[in-house]
Amino acid sequence: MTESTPGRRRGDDLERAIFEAALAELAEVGYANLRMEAVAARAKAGKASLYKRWPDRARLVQAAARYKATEVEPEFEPSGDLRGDLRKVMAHIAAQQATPFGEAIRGWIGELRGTPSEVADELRTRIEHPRIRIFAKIFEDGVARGTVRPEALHPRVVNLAPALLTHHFLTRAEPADDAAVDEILDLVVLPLISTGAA
Amino acid sequence: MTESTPGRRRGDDLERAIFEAALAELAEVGYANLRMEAVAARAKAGKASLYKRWPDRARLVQAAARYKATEVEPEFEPSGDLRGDLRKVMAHIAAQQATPFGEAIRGWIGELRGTPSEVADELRTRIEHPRIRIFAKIFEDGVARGTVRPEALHPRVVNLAPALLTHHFLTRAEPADDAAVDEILDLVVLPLISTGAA
DNA sequence: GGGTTAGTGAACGGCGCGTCTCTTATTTCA
DNA sequence: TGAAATAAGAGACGCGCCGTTCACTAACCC
Repeated sequence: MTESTPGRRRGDDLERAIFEAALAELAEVGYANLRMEAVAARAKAGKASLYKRWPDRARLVQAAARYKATEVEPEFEPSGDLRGDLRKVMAHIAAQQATPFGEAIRGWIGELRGTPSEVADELRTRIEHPRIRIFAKIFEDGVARGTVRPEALHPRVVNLAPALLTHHFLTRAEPADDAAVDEILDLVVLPLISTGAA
Repeated sequence: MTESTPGRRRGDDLERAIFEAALAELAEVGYANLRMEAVAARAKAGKASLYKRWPDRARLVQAAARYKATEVEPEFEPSGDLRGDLRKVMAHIAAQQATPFGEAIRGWIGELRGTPSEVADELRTRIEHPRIRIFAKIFEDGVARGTVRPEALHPRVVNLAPALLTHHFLTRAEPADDAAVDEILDLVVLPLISTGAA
């Protein structure tokens, strides 16, 4: 029974357990109602073990989100079907917003005031970058095929779809559903980026 | 000295005082650090007077934001200069985000989880509607002049600029500056909506 | 002016914060 | 292998704020 009796965990082992507990709590009660004591209890850890690692709730949640993000980020290879590819990636982002990860972002937004802008930038970049990379790949593929205008490669445009998805999620209680994704795609993103070539 | 000795205020008088206090606190410490006791003290009111009117911090702040919004919303008449008009209205929105109003929105976002979607919709609509009305007016004017594509009148497109401004504000520590507004305008909004006619 | 309504101020129990202490498990190294 | 060092678990502590309650009083309404 080496499995069921972990004894007393330390270091990274313990850290992972705390992250999982935090994410589970996040899913259950949301960021606004997240209690350090609840996370500690769920992880069967002492509060001191939490505060030894992170100064406050915000940092713990950020760390937990980062930990989860490294597991989740997918590799994506454009298939040549521009609309299909975009739809797939957008649906993936929307789905992710329904997880504790989305709840972590909501919390991050709420506490953003007063955060030194370098810290905020660092974190935002960390979220945006992998997405931008994927969309950029799809756009570049489209440019090569002549279906996407080269001007669409500007970061502001590349980041447009994720920005609208995030806005949708933050602004409502739930992530965008398929219909919303289609609207964003057909009324905004595609008309803006495509050349008009079929 | 009828001014300096208000005596004991009641009803709407008191309510306004509480709103002003809440907005001032919001500006000073932000939503995350807003304390009901601080608002009460600042308004020289009893806590009970607050809880008699609103069940919690979130509702108080929503009410305060609504109160302020009725003062602030401008009438706007399109001048015929499409880019100039959009720029002006966008700058206005950005400026508004730097006020307690923006801080209220940040707080609203943070607590959105679990809110019944009708309530969330009602509030969101209340914010979006006046904006949509203004942008729709500008767009319609453009359509009439042949500078804007009729498809741009879809709500999703009309709401695009405000959505991106909100996203910018929520996602960073500050509202969009002039450069950011120009980028949004020249790389996203105008290319999407304009006919290509000068 | 007497009764009603509404606001003040203070006190209260409760909860979660962040710190600290005491005990115990795990690791390190003599 | 045994002792010292390190890190974790459990929980008590004081504090600040929550949301409620109560006794008192000012404002308003005939």
